[in-house]
Amino acid sequence: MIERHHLTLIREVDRQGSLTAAADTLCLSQSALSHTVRRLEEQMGTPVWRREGRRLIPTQAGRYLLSLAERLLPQLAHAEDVIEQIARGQRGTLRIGMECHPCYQWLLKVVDPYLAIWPGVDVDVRQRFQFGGLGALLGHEIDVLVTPDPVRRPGLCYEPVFDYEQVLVVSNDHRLAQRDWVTPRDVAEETLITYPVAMERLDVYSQFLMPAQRLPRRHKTIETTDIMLQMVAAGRGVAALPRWLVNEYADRMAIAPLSLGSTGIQKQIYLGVRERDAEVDYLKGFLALCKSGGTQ
Amino acid sequence: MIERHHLTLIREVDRQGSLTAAADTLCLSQSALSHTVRRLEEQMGTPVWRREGRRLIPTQAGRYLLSLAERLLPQLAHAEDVIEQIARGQRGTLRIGMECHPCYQWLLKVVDPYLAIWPGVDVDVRQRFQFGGLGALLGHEIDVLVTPDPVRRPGLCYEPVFDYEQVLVVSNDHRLAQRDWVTPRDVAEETLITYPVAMERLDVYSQFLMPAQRLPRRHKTIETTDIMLQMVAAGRGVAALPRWLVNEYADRMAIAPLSLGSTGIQKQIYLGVRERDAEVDYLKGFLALCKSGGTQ
DNA sequence: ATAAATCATGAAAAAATGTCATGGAGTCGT
DNA sequence: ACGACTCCATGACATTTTTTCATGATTTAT
Repeated sequence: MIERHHLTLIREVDRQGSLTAAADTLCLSQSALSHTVRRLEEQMGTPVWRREGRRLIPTQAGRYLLSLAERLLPQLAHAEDVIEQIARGQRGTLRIGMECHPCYQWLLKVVDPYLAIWPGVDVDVRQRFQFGGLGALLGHEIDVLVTPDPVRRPGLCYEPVFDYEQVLVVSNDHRLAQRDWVTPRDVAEETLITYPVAMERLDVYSQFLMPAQRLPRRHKTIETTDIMLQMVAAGRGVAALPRWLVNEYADRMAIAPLSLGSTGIQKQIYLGVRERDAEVDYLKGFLALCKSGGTQ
Repeated sequence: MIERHHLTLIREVDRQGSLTAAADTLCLSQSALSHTVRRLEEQMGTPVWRREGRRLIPTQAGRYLLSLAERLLPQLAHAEDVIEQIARGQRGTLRIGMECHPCYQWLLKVVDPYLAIWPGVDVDVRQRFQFGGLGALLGHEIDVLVTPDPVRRPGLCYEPVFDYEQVLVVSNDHRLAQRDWVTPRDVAEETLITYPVAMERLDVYSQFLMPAQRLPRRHKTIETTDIMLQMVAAGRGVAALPRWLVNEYADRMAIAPLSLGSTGIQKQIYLGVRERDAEVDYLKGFLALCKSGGTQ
């Protein structure tokens, strides 16, 4: 077995030019190195150096091991740096899980300043979970769950970080465009465009259409927000999105937001974390940043 | 210090899901693993796993080490394969040294099939040596010396691999072109073109002109065989080359080979190797291929 | 030729790694 | 809810590995 120690040794002998000098640098006796080298050579079945007089000249195998050492040892050294930083709580990977598309739009605005404040922390955003976002959080697949739907579980805690209203988006010259709010019956005559996710996870359905026992005339799914809104602007359908998101597009596109029902659908985005992670500083930092609004 | 052993262990625990199972796979006692883990964690200052009930859940550090393990361990495993092949003489770099230009032409025909038979072996051809080809061989600068001049030394052995006749090449419409062989006096009236090497290494001189105390009318040097023969074909001079080499060009160029003297100059190419390398598989393979003629 | 430096080696000491025995704690099935 | 089972932790002890010390053989430099 080629051990790290062997590689260290081989590299040092190459640098110092002799066993004795290398032993010195490594704070070992010359004898120790000699023994170790002999064991390694016996084990591998091939010498690492050819002994020419009292000089050591690398063999095939020696040259190969040397290149291996030059490649792997720095990686190990770096790994130790990283571990040390992790040990001091200054570094890690913040794995954020998301279940809703609007969350993603919001998250984008938060991640940027976060990366600036925590230069030692990487952010990883994941969106597909075998056992759902909750399962991913409990299973340590992610560290934070961004969700509009805080399912309480022992060991977990949620923090609301963002309020928004879910609205209907229609083209500016749509027959409903001048209205302030719409009824389920209004929507039932439209083509509804949504992200491609299960119906129960769409608020228009679960909180608006289903209670009134209505369905849209047609239902299309589109992956991306931009295309979705282009379709809406072209009068090819209506969509349900957060009001703030619609407003961002409104100056570039001929679209208008309408409340769903007279009171509108009020939503919140929550961050869920494991209670045990409460002391992880870069996670706390993320929660704090989110609550403060991210961009301020 | 993160050792290979630690990475192996971490990877196995991840694969098996428990210390006990990993210990089993690694042929160690559960206790041994537990001890090692504790030592590692103490040393790093951070746990690798968080103990949740009796389950082990990787921490930041643990996940990082795991990814490190998945990256480095395969490289080490591969390195061991390579070393084993080197040890068995099935892999390495065959450093071939050459002293004569015709040798090079011949070598090209041998190297190609050799590379096909020994996929693990790289071939490196060297032509300039500070202390001559012999010195390079003795000084382990090269592994094989291709030479027409086998200088015996203790520790070295030579094998003849190729016989050829050194001939004079003249243009088809040269005044000598109809002759079977030429005398030193004939050549003394010509412009002789040779490779740019010391005179004593040119057989036309050492074995033909010098013994007869003749010199050519003029002496030009040219690096490449192609240009040399174009010059000859154009009637701008004569050259001395192996007969087989001239024959290869003869169908494309207006040139003719003539023996040097009534009996011709008979030459052999030898391969010189260090006796100690006799067991190296890929070297033996090279010698065998050369003796068999290479292309058959 | 002599001195200094280098690597190899055997024996012994020191350190590390491993095993055994055991205990506590979570998990599962009834 | 209880017992059987499984899993991890730990201390004492054993084994293995690594290191040192003392020394020798050989090469290089003066």
